[in-house]
Amino acid sequence: MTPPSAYGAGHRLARHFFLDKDVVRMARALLGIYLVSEFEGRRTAGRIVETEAYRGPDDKASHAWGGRRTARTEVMYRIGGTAYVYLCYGIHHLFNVVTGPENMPHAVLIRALEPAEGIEHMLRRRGLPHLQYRLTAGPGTLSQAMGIRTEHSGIDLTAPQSPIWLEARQPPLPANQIVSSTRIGVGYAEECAKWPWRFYIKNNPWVSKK
DNA sequence: CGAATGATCGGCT
DNA sequence: GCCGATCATTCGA
Repeated sequence: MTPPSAYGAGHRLARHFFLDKDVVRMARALLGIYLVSEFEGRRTAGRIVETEAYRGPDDKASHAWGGRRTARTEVMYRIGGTAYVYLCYGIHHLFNVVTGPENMPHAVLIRALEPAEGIEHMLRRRGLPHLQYRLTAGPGTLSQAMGIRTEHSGIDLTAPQSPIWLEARQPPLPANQIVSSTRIGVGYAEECAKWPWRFYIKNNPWVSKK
């Protein structure tokens, strides 16, 4: 896994981090990781505190359920470390990290961040006057705060020039700091709706819902 | 080509 | 707690 030398700000997570075939384990591993963006010199960063796993072909809640391949979902079949961003309810740009080897359409939805850098840029993008949980607690709000849009779908998060990337600034979280629950907003997915594939950091106030 | 549908959010009752 | 916003995507005719 990630060697100790990879910890610290300024070190982009490399390809091998994203290749675990178990997307549920990846959703846990992404907790505590920092999501960073830089557009036109404006850097923003936040610590991932909430995620959800979407497991390709056998998960009815996944856009790749049944092995569906469409123009939109094609990037889900790329190698782990690719960004998958799609528009939800015509308004919200939801950011996912594609995980696993090529042709395995697994993705982890990033649902909430604890703001860390560039909070003034985040506030401006969100149209908020001061720091509050509404800034980045929720998948649509965090994408807006970070400047992430559907046009970024398909970018390689591990590329040296990518405007969006991930950093491990601290060791992995101990298991007793992670809480799991059912995923949000997937009631239509029948039996898959019961799978406890939402994960969040225990007692963290930036988590989107109770 | 038309119609239905969201992996949500924020304002209002 | 309820509900409307708003549009790319998908599927069926």
